[in-house]
Amino acid sequence: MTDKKKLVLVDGNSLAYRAFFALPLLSNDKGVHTNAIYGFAMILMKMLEDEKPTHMLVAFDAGKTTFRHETFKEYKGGRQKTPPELSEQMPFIRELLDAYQVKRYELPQYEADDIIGTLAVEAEKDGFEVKIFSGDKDLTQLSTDHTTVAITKKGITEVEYYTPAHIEEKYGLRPDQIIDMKGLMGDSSDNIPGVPGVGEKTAIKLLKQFQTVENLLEHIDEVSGKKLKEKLEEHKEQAVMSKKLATILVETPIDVSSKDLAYEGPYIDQVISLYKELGFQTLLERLGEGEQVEVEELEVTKITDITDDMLTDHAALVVEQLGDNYHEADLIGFAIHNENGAFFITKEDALQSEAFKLWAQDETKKKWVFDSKRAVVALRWHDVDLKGVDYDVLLATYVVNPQKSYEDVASVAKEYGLNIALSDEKVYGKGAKQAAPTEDELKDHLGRKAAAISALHDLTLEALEKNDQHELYEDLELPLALILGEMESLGVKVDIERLERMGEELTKKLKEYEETIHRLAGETFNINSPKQLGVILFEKLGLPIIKKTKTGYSTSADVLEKLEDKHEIIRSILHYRQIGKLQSTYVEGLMKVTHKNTHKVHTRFNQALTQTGRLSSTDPNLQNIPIRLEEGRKIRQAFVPSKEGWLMFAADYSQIELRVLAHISQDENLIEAFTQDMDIHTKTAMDVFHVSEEEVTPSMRRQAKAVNFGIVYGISDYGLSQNLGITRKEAAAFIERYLTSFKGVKTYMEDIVQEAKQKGYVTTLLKRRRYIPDITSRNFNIKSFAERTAMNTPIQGSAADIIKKAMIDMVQKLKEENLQANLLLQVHDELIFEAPKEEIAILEKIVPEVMENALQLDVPLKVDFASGPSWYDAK
DNA sequence: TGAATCACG
DNA sequence: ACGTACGTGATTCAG
Repeated sequence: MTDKKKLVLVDGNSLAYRAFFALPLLSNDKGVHTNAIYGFAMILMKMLEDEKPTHMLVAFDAGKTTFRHETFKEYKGGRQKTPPELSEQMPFIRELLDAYQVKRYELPQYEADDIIGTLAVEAEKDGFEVKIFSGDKDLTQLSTDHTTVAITKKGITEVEYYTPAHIEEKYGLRPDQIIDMKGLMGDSSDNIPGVPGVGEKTAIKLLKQFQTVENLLEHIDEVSGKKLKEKLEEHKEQAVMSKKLATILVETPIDVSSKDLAYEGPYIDQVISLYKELGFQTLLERLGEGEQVEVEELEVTKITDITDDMLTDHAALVVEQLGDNYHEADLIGFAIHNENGAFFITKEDALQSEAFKLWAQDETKKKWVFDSKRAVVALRWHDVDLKGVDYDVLLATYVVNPQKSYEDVASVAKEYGLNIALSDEKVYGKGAKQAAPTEDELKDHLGRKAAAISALHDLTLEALEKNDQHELYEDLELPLALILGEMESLGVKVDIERLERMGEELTKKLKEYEETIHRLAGETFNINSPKQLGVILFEKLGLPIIKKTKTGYSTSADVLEKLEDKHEIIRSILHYRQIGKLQSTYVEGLMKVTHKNTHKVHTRFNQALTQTGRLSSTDPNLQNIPIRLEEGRKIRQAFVPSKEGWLMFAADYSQIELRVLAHISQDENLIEAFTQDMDIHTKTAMDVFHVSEEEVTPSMRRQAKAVNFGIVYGISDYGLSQNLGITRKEAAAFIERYLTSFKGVKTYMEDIVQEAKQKGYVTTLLKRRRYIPDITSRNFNIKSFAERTAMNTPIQGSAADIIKKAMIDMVQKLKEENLQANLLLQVHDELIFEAPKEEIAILEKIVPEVMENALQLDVPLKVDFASGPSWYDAK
């Protein structure tokens, strides 16, 4: 039996629009915009792969006027003109389709929809399976048992499939009622009026009762609600006309037939040459035609006898390892590039060369690297103390734009228009297949990377100057990298025996909870599988469904807490999850990464990752060790000083983000509150609830605290309502009252959003930048998210600036005072040290002093501290 | 490999 | 009408 015939129909204009707006305005080296072409090509390739059509056609709109304008001359009125940046791309999209041998069609006076509708109906009669692709939900009216309508969702290659069943589930309507819905609610993008005051909800409600617009209008008197009745009566004709406008014509006088649309596959040469012309490397690779990147000529010399002409001042240095974790990855070679050329040195030759080691340790011989922390730490594990690191490509590019994540030298070089080095992935492979290449390949690769670092030096420093960020890079990030490297190398001592004991206890508890849960469920299942758990809770036990996820029922803690008094199994599940997390992530996870001999863990702080300027910590993550719940907090008992007679010392900023907000917003009320060192949540409660200090109840303070969190995150009534479990209206009222009391904050929130719109980015106190292109998005969600980002980033980012500065000052101070104390960790607003008992009293004086004076704000900074025999006790 | 969940500030 | 609180990383399941 032959496969069924399958026709794919595409709304060309709609998808081109989608692609254009979904992607940033890319352009190729000739200055031609390519984002819509690129997006269209991606969708096209995906459609062909996924659907494997036997027949295919892309329909386009022709001209400005259509037969619909006879009905309503304002049809599609008020619509913005197609941006010229998009228009100029349309010819290429047609060329692309021709290269793929996909038929395309347009017809004067008709829209793409009508062509598609007509062909879909015809094809279905002829026994085709039909798939329609568009970005316009109107097309869903064409859905039948044999015609599926795929509408693009966020992103461009993600689609939602509308079958009659899906439409029923989503709207409770039949596909043919979609036009009735449009008739009632209208469509602002097409300027279809509908009935004023009727939105989607009302339209669906009416159609469930009356089926069609016509039937509804005949029975207006049966409609509940006086206002609604009047509106319907008044706009009767408009509703009928709107329905007519929204109706896709299935009898368009086209001169093609589905039989003519056989898809024969692409002219691959044409596709390749078009992609090459447009510079679509990624798509070429997907075609299996990825060009070998041609790198510039470069002679790399292998050196066995290291001489002084290699060991110069201002030399680019590559310290190469195979693997991410530089604490344990093997060194595989070195390269140096300077005015005398590019040189490769094997690991053995370098580490055995006194000349090389002396040079590496010579502070006066400046080195340029990519990822200074990695180079320094990696060499330190081989007892080489790398000094004189003067330039770091990774940090420079991170400061210029934290959005870009560069995994290697080649990716940065490419961004700056250089084609000197190959990517690490190309040379080493990735994942399990990662392996060292031949020595000759390695020689070339490392030499090229070193040459790229040299070439990038001036370019990136220029970019920093241009942004007025040279100071941030040179005086903050670069020195901090070395400090972080020392902290990582030093590591934190872990009390393994203690961890083991906790593990045994947790395992026992876990077993008990597991048995209880299985008994209460009446069967055994995997509690760790949200899918299986969902079936047990919501199907077998019939508990109410509170929230759904993309894939099924949500079983998250906030959902379970709402079900707590409905069934005793819930409490056990919550406990099981809590204990399970402690066991797997903190006890087992921590033991796995603790070094067997030294009993230390060596985290890696990622200094070039977060969008706000914070650090992150991995392998293990020591920035998320439990503290909020007592059972978890006990994990901290396992973090202990590395030497006998020493203690842990922790110091944290109190309310640093709100203090930063007070400073940058210059809100008088907030500044006053912090100047007088008031309890900020109590103060907020007093102002929001209009009560005196004595009248503030714990509940009021709790709510005020949530409001303060909301303010820092970029407030939204919805978010606050979720957090407090109140209605959106109530949340909105809280926010309103807050902003009335703190007018300066209100002005800041408004101004910062404006600034982001105007400049395209926001900045922190130390001129760190975050670009926020989405702030101009027409999509409500994306735009709202961008606005919150604009509000939050200067706050979170400035707090990050402050503590980074404090770390530099602190290490300097420890050195000046000749103290043995070590800085071990940073957890966003706190610093953790270990120190001899005798030094604790000194730390209690100097740590708060240094931290509080890291940066001068218009409000005082406040630091709390504590010490004890373990991290747990330093509270 | 992505989604869900949960740990932290 | 829309339907998310900001910033991270690790573990587990399931396709």
